[in-house]
Amino acid sequence: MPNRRPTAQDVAKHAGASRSAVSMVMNGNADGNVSPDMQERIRRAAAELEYTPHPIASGLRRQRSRMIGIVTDEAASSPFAGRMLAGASQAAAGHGYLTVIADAGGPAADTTHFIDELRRRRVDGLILATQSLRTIVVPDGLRLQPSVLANCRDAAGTMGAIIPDEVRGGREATEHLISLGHRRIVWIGGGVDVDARPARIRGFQAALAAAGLPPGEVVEAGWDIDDGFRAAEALFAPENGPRPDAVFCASDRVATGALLAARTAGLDVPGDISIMGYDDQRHLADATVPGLTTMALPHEGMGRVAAERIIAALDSNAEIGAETTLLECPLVVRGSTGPAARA
Amino acid sequence: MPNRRPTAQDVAKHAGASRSAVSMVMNGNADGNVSPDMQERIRRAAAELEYTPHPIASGLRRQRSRMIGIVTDEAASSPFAGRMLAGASQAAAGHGYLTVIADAGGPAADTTHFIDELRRRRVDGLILATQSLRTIVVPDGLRLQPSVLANCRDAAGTMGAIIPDEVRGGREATEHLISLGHRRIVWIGGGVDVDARPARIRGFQAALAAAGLPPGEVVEAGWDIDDGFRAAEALFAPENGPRPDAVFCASDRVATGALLAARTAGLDVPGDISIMGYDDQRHLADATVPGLTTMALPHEGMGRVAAERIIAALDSNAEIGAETTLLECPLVVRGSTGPAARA
DNA sequence: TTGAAAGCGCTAACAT
DNA sequence: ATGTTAGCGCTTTCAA
Repeated sequence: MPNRRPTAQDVAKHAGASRSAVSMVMNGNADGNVSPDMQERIRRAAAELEYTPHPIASGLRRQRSRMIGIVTDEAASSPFAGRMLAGASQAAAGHGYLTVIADAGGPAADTTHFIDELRRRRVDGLILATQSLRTIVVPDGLRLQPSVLANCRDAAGTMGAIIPDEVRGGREATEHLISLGHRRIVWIGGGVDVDARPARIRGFQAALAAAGLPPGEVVEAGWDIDDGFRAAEALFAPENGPRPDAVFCASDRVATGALLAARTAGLDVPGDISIMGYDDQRHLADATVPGLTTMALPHEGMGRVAAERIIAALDSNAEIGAETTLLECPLVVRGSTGPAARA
Repeated sequence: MPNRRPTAQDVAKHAGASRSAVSMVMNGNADGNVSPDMQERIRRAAAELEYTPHPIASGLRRQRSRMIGIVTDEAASSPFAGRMLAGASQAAAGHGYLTVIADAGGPAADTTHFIDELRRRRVDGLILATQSLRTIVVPDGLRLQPSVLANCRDAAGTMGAIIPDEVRGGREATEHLISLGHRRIVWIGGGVDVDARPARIRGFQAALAAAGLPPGEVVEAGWDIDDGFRAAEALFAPENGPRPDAVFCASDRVATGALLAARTAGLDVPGDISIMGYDDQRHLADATVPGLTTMALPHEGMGRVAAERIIAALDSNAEIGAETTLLECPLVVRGSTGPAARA
């Protein structure tokens, strides 16, 4: 049933060549070692038999598995996990690498065990990915072979990392709003416990300043739908003074709440007010009406770039470097933002 | 730098035994072949040298990779993908298997190529997982080694599958509502294009009938937040007659809309009305206030059971069977449902 | 230019 | 009860 596959030996016999000639041809090391017509015959024989080299055997010989391991802390609970894994998997596949995953299953779960297991399995490189952006103490095992961090940074600063450029994201989101003619933009939401918030607000204020506008108002609130609803409800109440032209929300959840508060207050979005989210959370940002304009967290990109960086190092036998790569958060324009109403 | 690891040879020398003795001890085949004290010495030597067998070498010899491949259609865009992969990864790890993933990257992308690639890599078994519940034509490659489907079923009915028991989910959700004293329960939402909807509604009506209640009203609407908002808004309007005791929503998104419609209408949830969701979509069902009571789609379970089923077949050398396993959708009680208000 | 030989590290059948 | 041997399928060095 495990239909016996042809080996290099079979191909060699079929083509009237030696096993080593087959090996060289399959690996592109044949020029200058095997005559052109022999190469051609081998290639034809391989095609005919549907021969494809046995990766385990070649891995054993080369001491390379062509596998990249990905260790995650609690991917299970994150709606974004799939995107990261898909990004890494696709990038890796493009270079003939496979991605193997190990989900540690909880925030507290120590990833060390899984890192060791993956190393035992002889992965060529390792990605340690966290669910939320933060700074971590890197387990020793990671330093023993090419590795990078995704969505987190090394407390010691000695390990390469790929993280979203939240400051730039905050700035560009604000620029989008400004370019639509909005002047009075209010920030809503985001508890103080998460690293991303201050960065986004920094970008927000920077854009405002660069446009010669006064610092933006920042309304404290949580990260969830209801937090956004409440904060926006208060903001839109006539007795609380003139309403803003636009609100920039700490997350898509907050923005969803704001969206519904606007509707409740009889405001048209984006006719009367523009609402901007952050995260591009699937099945949320694209599920509201109008859809949320938002800054996408580059999860797919983090996976892709992490894989590419490791593979580049592997394939060129170079060190991987300790730089932190900041990835742009792409602006996703849906329906919740539009031109300012007043002249 | 790839710090040379000890081999079975080293352990044998260290313990004064033969390579094969070491192999037997490490694989638990030693009893009756190696003397107890020798076994002990070998074990100690292995521990001392931190020896751990080389999986690639043993894989080559045994013609087993101890890897399970997972092919997904468009996991990237699904907020649920991570849970399935985590479930599979954890279950596999528990049996000494590794999960390798290949994301085909799109709905249309043909998974055949990825199945072949994984087979080339000699995975021992394969899981084909889809993002949304549906019936598919199984690629030939899948039939060539132990495989199961997750979240989809085989059009030909000859391949094992793990899918959520949506009928039971609909029934149990309704029973929960009935047990709280609700009598007039209305279904909201869910376009006709998705397989899950009719199943859930069937369960809904079955529970009602079993309790001796009249068939429930079904309100057409889409799957998204705004669909729920609009449908619930109409439902709660006084001019449309007495309002229901509870609404059962086709998805958490619809329920989120209903929740906000209730608030807008001045209704207390769950004091005045109970709202039930479906999916347990993270960062949504747990992000509203009150949190949504919902039926969780068993993504983690599908991953886990799929992996376990394959591994069981692999480890016992048995056929995998064509049965479809229906997985319970667990009831997740949060704050949006409560006892009926009236006596 | 070609082919033979030596392993990579392990396991399983075999002989002792 | 122990040790020896022959590969798994491949790559690479070395000799022809």
